[in-house]
Amino acid sequence: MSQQVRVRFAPSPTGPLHIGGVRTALYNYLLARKLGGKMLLRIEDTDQNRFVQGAEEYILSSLQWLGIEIDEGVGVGGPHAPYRQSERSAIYQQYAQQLLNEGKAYYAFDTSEELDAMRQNFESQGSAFQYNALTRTRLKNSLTLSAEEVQAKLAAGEPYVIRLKVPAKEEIRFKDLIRDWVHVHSSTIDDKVLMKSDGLPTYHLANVVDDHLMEITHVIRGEEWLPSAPLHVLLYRAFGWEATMPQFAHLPLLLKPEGNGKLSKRDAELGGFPVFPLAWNAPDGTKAIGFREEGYLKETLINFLAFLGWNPGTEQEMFSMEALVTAFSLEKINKSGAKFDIQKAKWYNEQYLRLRSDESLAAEFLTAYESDKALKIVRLFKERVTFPQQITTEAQALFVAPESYDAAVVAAKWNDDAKKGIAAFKEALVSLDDFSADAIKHTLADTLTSLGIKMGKVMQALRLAVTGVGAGPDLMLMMEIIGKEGVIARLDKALQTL
RNA sequence: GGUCCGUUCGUCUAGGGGUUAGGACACGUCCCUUUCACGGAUGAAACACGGGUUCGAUUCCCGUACGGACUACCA
Repeated sequence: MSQQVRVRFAPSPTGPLHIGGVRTALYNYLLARKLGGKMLLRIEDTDQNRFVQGAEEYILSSLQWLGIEIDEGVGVGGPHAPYRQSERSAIYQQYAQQLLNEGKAYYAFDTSEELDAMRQNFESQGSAFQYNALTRTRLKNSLTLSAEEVQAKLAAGEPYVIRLKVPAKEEIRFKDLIRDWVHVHSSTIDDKVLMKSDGLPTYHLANVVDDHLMEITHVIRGEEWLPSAPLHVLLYRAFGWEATMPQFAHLPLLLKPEGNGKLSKRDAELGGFPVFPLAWNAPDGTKAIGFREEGYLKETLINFLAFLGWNPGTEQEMFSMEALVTAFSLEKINKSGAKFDIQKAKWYNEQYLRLRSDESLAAEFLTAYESDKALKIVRLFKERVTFPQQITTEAQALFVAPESYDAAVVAAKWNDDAKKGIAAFKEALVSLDDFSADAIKHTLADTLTSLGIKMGKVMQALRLAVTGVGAGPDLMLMMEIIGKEGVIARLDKALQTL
């Protein structure tokens, strides 16, 4: 039997889920669905200092909004529970102890202050400090201290960390599914902390132990993890799990729209666009805008994000989640970072907005109007806006008579013919019972014909009189929606004031 | 500084030893239209550089440059 694919999305609850994290989750999900595997959600909350209230709920609701379904993990449970790392301390303790017993890890008693001092010292001499095979023999740890001293320190409750004893000379190589073979020498890796002095594991230990225990087959994560991947390979080796080690795929980064570097919250504020799926309002007052609240449809975000770093190799641009599942493959993910271009996201939103039915849009955004009218309004504006809420704004404006008139249009189009035509048209409207776009149009045409004035001479002036501006959707339909009384009042006002 | 990763139009990208280097966004022009959008058509726009290998390199190899990530008892 072939092994079932199991992937995981493993965010830290340190704040709102960043858009790059959403894409990572999406790619994991797509692979799982494509290959009939399982998608896990694990919360990596081993840093108590960075824990943010509400972040976990935010992650869950973001994934839910986007339709990225979790098969196993936080929120749904499963055979490897618990899926919150803070609840798995005993497990990490046990595995750290195993490494200690086998001499593959050691206790270190150096304080942060001592290490900082050491770093400064090295730096002043132009080199970088590394806690490694070269320096560990001169530092305070269970390799340099006698067994009695170590026992005494432990018994006295002195704080300590557990570090991996990285082999001095070992070639590490692993095949990244996106970047192919990556080679690193163990001498460039330092003795990373596995267990912190607070008794919780670091990311490195926890992620390797959990991925192994949870039988993860593919680790799909951001490129920022690439440099520590060799360390993880070393860890799998130390545990004797190399044969079942998951395959790695390091995703290209999402870059700032201008210049270079990782996309950040700051770029979003500068550019006036969101980088978080949902709006974020932290208890401490931190706020950020979200794609959902800005009016981006979930289909937009999914499609847009999927195409930032991946491409099906065809010329098709529009992909539903289902279509993505079918088309997705790890091989087609690019190596280089992708700049975040909000323009493309807006275009996608326009496309998906037009794909939505008039009925659903009316029901969702125009509840203030009776359904018949709401539908007419949707048809009027659907193809002219980027975000659905703009339809609401436009609709409201429709029922407010203009306060002023566009001066340029007045100068160009408000002439005697126009005035004469509009005055006659207004009189004709008074006796018009069927106030429909069609009837209005006929009335206008007949009126102007009898006056010997061409339609084109009057249309812009009429639009100006009704709306105050020279541009907009079909005037006849607008008049129908505004209604007879409203239109006549507006014509009167324009005739009097202009 | 060190380690690792990357580099096709402004942006997202397709492609890959011989192509008019294709598409999409944005931009220009034209058409449609009562205007503005939509839509349609069309235009401008790219293989970082230098060496190899080869009959031939944008494609393969090596350098260089540039960019990025990482370099915590953070993930």
